[in-house]
Amino acid sequence: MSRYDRTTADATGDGHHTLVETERALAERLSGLPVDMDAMAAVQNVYRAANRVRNHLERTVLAPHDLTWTGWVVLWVVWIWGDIETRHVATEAGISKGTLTGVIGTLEKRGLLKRRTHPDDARRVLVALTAKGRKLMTTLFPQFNAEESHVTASLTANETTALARSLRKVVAQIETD
Amino acid sequence: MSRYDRTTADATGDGHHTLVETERALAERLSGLPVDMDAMAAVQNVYRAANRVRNHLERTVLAPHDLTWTGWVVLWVVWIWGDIETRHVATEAGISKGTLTGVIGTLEKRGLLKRRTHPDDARRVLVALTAKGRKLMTTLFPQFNAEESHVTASLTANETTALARSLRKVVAQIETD
DNA sequence: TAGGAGTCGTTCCGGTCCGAACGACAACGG
DNA sequence: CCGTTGTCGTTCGGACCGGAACGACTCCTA
Repeated sequence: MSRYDRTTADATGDGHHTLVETERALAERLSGLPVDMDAMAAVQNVYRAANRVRNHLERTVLAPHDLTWTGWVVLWVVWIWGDIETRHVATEAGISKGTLTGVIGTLEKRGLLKRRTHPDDARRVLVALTAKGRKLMTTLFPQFNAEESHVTASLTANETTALARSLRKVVAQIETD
Repeated sequence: MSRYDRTTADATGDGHHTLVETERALAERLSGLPVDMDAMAAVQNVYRAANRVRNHLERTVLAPHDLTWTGWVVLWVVWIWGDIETRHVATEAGISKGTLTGVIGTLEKRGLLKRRTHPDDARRVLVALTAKGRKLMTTLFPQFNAEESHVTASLTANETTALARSLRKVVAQIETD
C-alpha cells in the first residue's frame, strides 16, 4: 500500500476527481490566495466536454466512414455553404489555413470535394462537394445529429439552449480583446 | 463581385455566421428531414468555445513561458496531486499514456518535474514537481486563473455554475454508454 | 516455486495542428 | 507601364494525439 497509493487523492476509482477534492487539494497549494473556482471549473469542463464529445462522435459516427473530426467539419462547412473560398472554410471550421490545405488534399483525394481556381482571382481557391460528397453528407448528417441529440439528452431543452448561449458569450468575450 | 463573393452566405464580415444563417442554409440541404438544432448548436459551441479558450490562454499566459496547453495541464495535475503515478496523470489530464510519455519527457528535460521509480512496484513511475516547477506554478497559476475569470466575465455567477454543471452532465451522459 | 496472465511505461506510426516562411498573384502608386 | 505592398494558398518544422505493439515487471495459481 504505502502512501503512494493516492492516500492524498481521494480517487473515485477510475482516476477521476471531483471538484470538491480538487478544491481541497488546491487550497493546500494556494492557502490564502484568492481563486475563482467557478471560472476554473467552467473552463475545465468546457475543454473536457469538448474532447469527450469529439472522441465519442468520432467513434460512433465518423470512424465507420474513415472520417476524422476535422475532415467532417470541413465537409460540413462546404456542404452548407457550397462553392466557398478556402480561407472562409478555415475560419468557419476553426482551423488554420495551413491545416486546411492538408485536410482538403485528403478529402479531394477521396473524391469527396473538388478544388478549382477562382475565376476572378487566381490566388483564391474555391471548394465544392462532389456528387459523392453530397451523397455521403446526406447519409451521415442524420446519424451525426442523432448522436448530438444523444449526448445532450440528459439536459432539458432550456438547459441545452442556455448552454449554447453561455458558450457563445464566452467566445464573444474572448473576441473582444 | 460575381456570385462567388458569398452572396449566399450572409457573412458578418469576418467569416463568421450566425446560428440563424446556418439554420437557413441547412434547411436548404435537409428540407423535410427533422434536425435537432438545439443539440447541434450546443455541440458546435462546446467545441468552438473550447478551442477559443485554449488558444486564448496559450497566447496570453502560457506562450511567454514557452508552455503548451498540454504541458500546462500535466504540470497542474502533478502540482495539485503531487507524487502521482503517470497513468493517473494521463487520466486526469485527459490524454493517452503514450502522449504523456513525450510530454513528461519534455517537462523533465526543462527541469520542471522529475520521474522516479515506484518503491513498491518497479513497473510504475512516480512524478513530482521540482522546486523550479513549484515556483513556476506559484507564479503562473494566479495569472492563468485570472484569465479564466476574464473569459467567463460576461456570465453571471449563476450562469457560470450552470455552465459547468451542464457540461458535467454531457460528460456523464457519454460515459454511460 | 515456476509458469502464465495481466499491468505498467515506453516506443513507434500515421495523422492532426499551429505558426512562420514562402512563392504566386492582385491592387495601388508613381 | 513597373515596382511596392498586401493577400492568397501552400510548404515546412515542431509539438501533440491515439492506438497498437513491445519489454519489463508483478500477481496468481498449480
